[in-house]
Amino acid sequence: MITIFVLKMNYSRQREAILNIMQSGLLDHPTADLVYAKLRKTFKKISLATVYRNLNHLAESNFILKIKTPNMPDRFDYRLEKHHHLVCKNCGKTIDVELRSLRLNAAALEQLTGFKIDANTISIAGTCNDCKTF
Amino acid sequence: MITIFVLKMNYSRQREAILNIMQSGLLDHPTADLVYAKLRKTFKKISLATVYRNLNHLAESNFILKIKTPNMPDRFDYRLEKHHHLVCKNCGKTIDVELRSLRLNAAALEQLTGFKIDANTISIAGTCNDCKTF
DNA sequence: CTCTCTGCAAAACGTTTGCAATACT
DNA sequence: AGTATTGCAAACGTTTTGCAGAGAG
Repeated sequence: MITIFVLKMNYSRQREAILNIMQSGLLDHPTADLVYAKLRKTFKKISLATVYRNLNHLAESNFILKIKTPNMPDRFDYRLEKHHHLVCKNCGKTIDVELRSLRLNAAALEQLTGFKIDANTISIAGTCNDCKTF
Repeated sequence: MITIFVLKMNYSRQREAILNIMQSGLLDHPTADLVYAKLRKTFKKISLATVYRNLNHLAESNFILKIKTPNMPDRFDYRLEKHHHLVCKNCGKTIDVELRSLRLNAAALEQLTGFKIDANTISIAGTCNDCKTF
């Protein structure tokens, strides 16, 4: 299946910088706020709204992934290959996980539930190492 | 393993009504707002804060389950047996899913990732039947 | 010239909190 | 009497939106 994304997009220095930040922290899954903090070093007047708009725009155009987390700032991911996420419900820490090795049968799950499970959007909530003790 | 919950709790008519609502819609996974709407029929002056406080309190005391959903109102569940959830990332619709039958090896997942996966808190994001087309 | 993009401020959204009054035990 | 709970309003944290000006094609 091939999907073509037609979203009009001009060049912008801010967006380029955002993509660079995403690229150079492939496993970081940063929040918009963290990207914002990094950008401010270069763009003294950039606004958080711009960061959100760009991250959303890039996600809609499938340049990056938006990982929605429960009651925590969303996270963004530059990695586009099929993979999934484990999100700490306490601190939001997000790590990649390959469900292939875990034998989760997504097809069976879809058939059973009627839900469509998007390639990149399986996210499992748990409690990460740092938050186990509380 | 036995866990004892010692939370001081007085009787309150509001809380009783909330528990009744939860009990009588076992598969509904209602949001706080929906519970609030139902309560208003009986309690004309009840406030949303009270609903949230009670639902949270009941969840902390393990009378009900709090299901945090990505960028959507949280949902609450009266069913306490070990089971998990599939949450539509578009409309928030939440359904039960027994991961046993899907061979997700939670133990392996925990070992691999260092995350602790709570018995009742595995939630997988997808797109439900009604939201598939858009 | 026409969009797109930006910064700013304000709004939106779901949820929590401070407070004084009330209910429970 | 002493806590737990309530309603209200205000605050919270995250994200989106309206707008007028700047930038890109």
